[in-house]
Amino acid sequence: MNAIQQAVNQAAEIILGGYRAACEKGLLPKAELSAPVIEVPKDPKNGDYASSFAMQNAKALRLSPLKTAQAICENAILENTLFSEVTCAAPGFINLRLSHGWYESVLSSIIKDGCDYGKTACENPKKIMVEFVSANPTGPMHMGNARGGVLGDTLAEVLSRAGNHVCREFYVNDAGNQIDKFAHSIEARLMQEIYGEEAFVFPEDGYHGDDIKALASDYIKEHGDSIKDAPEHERLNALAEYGLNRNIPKMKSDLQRYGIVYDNWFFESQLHKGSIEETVKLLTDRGFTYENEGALWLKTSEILHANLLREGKTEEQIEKLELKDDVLRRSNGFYTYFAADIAYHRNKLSERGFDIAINIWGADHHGHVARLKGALDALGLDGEHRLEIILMQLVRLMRDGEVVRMSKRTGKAIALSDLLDEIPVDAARYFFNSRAADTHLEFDLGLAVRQDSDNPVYYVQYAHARCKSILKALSQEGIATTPVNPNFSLLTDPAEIDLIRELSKLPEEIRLAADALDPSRLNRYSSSCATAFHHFYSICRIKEAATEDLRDARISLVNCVAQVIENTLSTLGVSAPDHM
RNA sequence: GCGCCCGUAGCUCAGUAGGAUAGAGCGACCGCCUCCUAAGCGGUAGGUCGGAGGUUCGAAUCCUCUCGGGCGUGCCA
Repeated sequence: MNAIQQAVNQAAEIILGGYRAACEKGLLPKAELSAPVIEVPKDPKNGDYASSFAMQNAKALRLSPLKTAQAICENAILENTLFSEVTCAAPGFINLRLSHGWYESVLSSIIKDGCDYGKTACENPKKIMVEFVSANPTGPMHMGNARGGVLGDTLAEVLSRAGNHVCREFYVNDAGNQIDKFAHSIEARLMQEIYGEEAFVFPEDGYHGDDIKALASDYIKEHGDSIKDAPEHERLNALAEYGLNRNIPKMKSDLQRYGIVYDNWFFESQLHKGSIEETVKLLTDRGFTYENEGALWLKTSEILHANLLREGKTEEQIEKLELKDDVLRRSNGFYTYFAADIAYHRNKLSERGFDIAINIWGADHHGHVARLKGALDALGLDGEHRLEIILMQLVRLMRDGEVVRMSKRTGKAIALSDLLDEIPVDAARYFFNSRAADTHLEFDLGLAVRQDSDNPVYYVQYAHARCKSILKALSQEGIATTPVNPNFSLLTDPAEIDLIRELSKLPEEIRLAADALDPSRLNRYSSSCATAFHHFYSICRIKEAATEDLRDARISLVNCVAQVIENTLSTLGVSAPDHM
């Protein structure tokens, strides 16, 4: 349990203890009460923690909240607790103030835990897969993939530091319709290069990007043009394979440049070796499929209908949704992407035994969430609880105040690799993690290219650099930068107390980010941590502290700040430079 | 039509298991380097929390309705 959780739990105990003691003295009536809610007051004047316990239970106690709060405060016992003061305030708040010893213990644990400060040892760790990016290997990755990559990688890190076993996976769609389209597109460019633009019609739904042209001409450079005379089937296979062998390593290296390394690359083509068929058969055996017009359908509407009724929706509400069934196997005999996706998730949850599968999808896929969960329910895999889909709103790309449309088809998308050529990885990662997944992210190209202080990542990194710089300056003067047994009780300036309070939050921030599947809150935390430090730095002198003991205590505090910022930034995949 | 997401300061956004005077950054304005990095610090101005009802001692937060923007609603992936 971390320092914050300890304090919150103890605050509740103190209040309940005060209530019980008051009851025994006959000051308060005994009643069934709701447990005290502990919160952090906005105004620090109202203490470190506060509870509306007396107001919550005013009805049950039939007493004015203020009287209840007074009785509780007068009878609460603070000896041997983390708190030094409990007071009441109108209209009935109970406010608690942490003792200085608590702050001292925070610093001790940061020093003790070092790089591990912020991590939580989970009692029942879960085996979690985070699948993200999974961009089609038919073209370059775009800004949406950039956001998804940062989100997935950071979330995986957060879950891991919250005590879970985490696997990062990229699902490679190397089979199916889009690969045919890909092959036909390369073929067309190749034929056009050999026979001229007019000689070969480019498929209407093909990929128009320049990268396809490059693949075609590179193929000719490497293998000559004899492929033009090969049977079509053979030619398309060869070109698809060539394209994938070029694109997949490129995606891998682009992501790596971005600080993202996967534990596993899972190929869709694997599933086509019997697993999809098996999964579909399983659904059929369980009575969830039927044939119509030559295709095999999943009874999605029936499955979802049952789920919705269980959730308490009325028949009328469900009627409005116009639920539809989905095709698993097309009348041409090919399985749909949906069928492959069901097989893939069965593979994750059943064959590979992950407790939870988390997917990061573009919000444009939201229509598929319910039906995939439903299909897993139909397989008895509890998709409702074991599959978590994070829908990420698309990135709105701005240039000169105008929206830039992203389109793979027209080839005008800004590629991930172009982005990294222009802005540092640290800035990109920090920026893409700055908002929760479900909000639209506006990305101004002009602003992103700028490497000045407008970028908030520098603000945080600068705090770290300042810490390291002081320590370096001190050590050059022969002053020990890791004092033995520093006397933390000397750190009593409000700026010092505020700073330590910020430092205490990291483990809880990581836990909350993991719970909410929202790593963006760590950006906000890193920033408020930096603010507390910059404020402290401008108010409290370190070298010229009043006494050597105070100086040493502050040196230790600076060490702790550097450690906490480093741990926070490393969770985000951002570097913590020693100097800037 | 139906579904999902969003609407809070000039701009970009925090804040939703209901709590005390609604916050931050940028932009604007005013201050601070003879002093450990000014990529910094301190301060001022700026709000009918899209709108209307309701629940409550108390609503940005919960419920209903409504207006505006984005996305989706394929035998595409």
